[in-house]
Amino acid sequence: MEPHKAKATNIRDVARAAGVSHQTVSRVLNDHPNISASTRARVEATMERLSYRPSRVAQALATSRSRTIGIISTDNGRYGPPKTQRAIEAAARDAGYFLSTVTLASVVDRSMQAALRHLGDQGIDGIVLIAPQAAMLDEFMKSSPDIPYVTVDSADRGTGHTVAIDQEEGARLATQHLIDLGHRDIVHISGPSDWLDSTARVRGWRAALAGAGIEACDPLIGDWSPRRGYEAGLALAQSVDVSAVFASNDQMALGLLRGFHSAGVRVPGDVSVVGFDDIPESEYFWPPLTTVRPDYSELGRRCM
Amino acid sequence: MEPHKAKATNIRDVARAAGVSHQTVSRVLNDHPNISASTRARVEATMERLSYRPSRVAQALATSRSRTIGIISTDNGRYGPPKTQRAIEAAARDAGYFLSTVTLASVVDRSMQAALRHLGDQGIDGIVLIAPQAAMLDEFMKSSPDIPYVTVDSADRGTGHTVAIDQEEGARLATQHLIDLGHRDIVHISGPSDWLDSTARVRGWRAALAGAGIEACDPLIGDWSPRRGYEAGLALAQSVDVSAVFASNDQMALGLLRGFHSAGVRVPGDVSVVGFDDIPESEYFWPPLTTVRPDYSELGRRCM
DNA sequence: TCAGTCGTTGTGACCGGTCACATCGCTCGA
DNA sequence: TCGAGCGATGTGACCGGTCACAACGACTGA
Repeated sequence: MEPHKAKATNIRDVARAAGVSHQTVSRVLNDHPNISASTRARVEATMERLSYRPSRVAQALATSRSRTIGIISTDNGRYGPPKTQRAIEAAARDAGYFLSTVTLASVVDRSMQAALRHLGDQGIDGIVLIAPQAAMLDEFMKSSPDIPYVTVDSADRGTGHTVAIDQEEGARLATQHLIDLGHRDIVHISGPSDWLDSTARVRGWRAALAGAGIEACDPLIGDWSPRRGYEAGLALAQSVDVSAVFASNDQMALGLLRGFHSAGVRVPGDVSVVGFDDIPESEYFWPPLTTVRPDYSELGRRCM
Repeated sequence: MEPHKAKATNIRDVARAAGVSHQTVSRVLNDHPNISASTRARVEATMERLSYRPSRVAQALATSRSRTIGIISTDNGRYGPPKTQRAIEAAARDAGYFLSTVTLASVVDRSMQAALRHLGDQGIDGIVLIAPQAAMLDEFMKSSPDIPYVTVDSADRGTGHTVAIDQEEGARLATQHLIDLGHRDIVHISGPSDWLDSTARVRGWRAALAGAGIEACDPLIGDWSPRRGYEAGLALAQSVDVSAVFASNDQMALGLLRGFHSAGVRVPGDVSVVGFDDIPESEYFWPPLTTVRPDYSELGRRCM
């Protein structure tokens, strides 16, 4: 019957079958305005009948726009970054874009350049960089990409192409919550200082304290790990003038709870603890703290 | 100086500059055997000088092979699936493949078909399906893809194109570990029964018990969540004849520990608990259980 | 010495779309 | 009534590679 080599139907096959020129088919494909309704209907019917699928590859070659965006992220995000990535993927796909993901193993110079080269090879239309750490953002900027890009980070510098969850505001609200409960001695356990999310949360915490006229001591610098939270819990248990703790992520808050518990400090009786991220596990351990959910579809649109 | 419209140098530019035909340049590009060393060197030097980058898009159009593979996964994997995905991404990239990711929000019929269509549009060379749930695998098979694929799952059916972490063996070893410690009443808290990983672990647990001549009772069916683990802990605390528990993931094991603790049962004094997955948090809570790390680069190679 | 073979290189078509421009009716206003 | 103007459609080149085949010179063997 059919030739055994199942060659996909192309635009000229459709044109021939519909009795028009290949250009007319192309016009139908691109919703060109000046096409009579009857021809359009006929061509569309023919496309349907031959189950024609336009080749994105050929389109990309002819237009030099691939309708593909690249996402660069790292492996070391605990909770927020992966979630962000998923949201962007969905938004891009909904916007009719394809996406190519590169997950960096480290923030080292070479791997970033390799990633950019990899994406560049592909004829990417744009790049989304998920940069939870300052070093990564620096590395990216240093490579001075010549294609459109958007960075997702919490840096406060006005780089222009930035979309972010407002970590600072979230942290401020969390701290304010503790203040509203009557606490004045509110310790903060931050994430690593090279993480942008971490420093943004520190800023929020500071802002809330300042707003309440409370003098802030230096935050304890953590590493996102529950172990560090545990150690902090043991240490803080010795201190009498701590009434509340705001941990920069839920994992550390979890460790903190255990630490306090081990030291015989009751939570929330003696000390109040608030975390950040709202990970699934946290729901179970203490009243969840909601996090701002940004409108990612807005981000997808801004990519264009 | 240069024309303002920075058009990328193409294969004919290189040919002209090197004084050869475009075809010769193409041969150099593809490591064709019959090229004199001198010409090859000259062409390569010219490519370097003009910083020529071959267009993957044009190559894809001409060869109808895009050197791109698609990855389909879901959002609901707690720990293992995302980790698997990262490993595959890296392996594919190392093998010189580009990759396009689609993350399904649900296992519903339509979204799977949409994903396949999306990838198909892109002219994918192959598909990797990360299917932690049986329904997803079924859905995929039902769509009967006409392109090469590999599934990553723990199903015991011989579908042929399967690569997997040996969950069953891991579970068997974990259970055996408890048996070696002298335990005989070993309860298992499994994951949801529609998860392939979960049922594989149940099989491993059963196998270990059978090997030791121990009669197995039915496993408690969990949902991966720490809450369910907690509830199980409270319930099991009432039962005197439980000496060890094997939880199908670390999150449930975590809840379990808390449950036992609340009920006054000491771990590991009264009851031994073993988890599965080796999540970062677990290291801190109890002796870690190592998980088999598969050779993903093997998987990447098998994609071809 | 000459035909045959092999290694090296060149020529033109082709992949499946889009783009620039030409062409053809048809309507409309002077 | 006729040419301008415009909507609808067709023609051929082009994007940047690869593929099939031809051409050419050097080497080989009879």
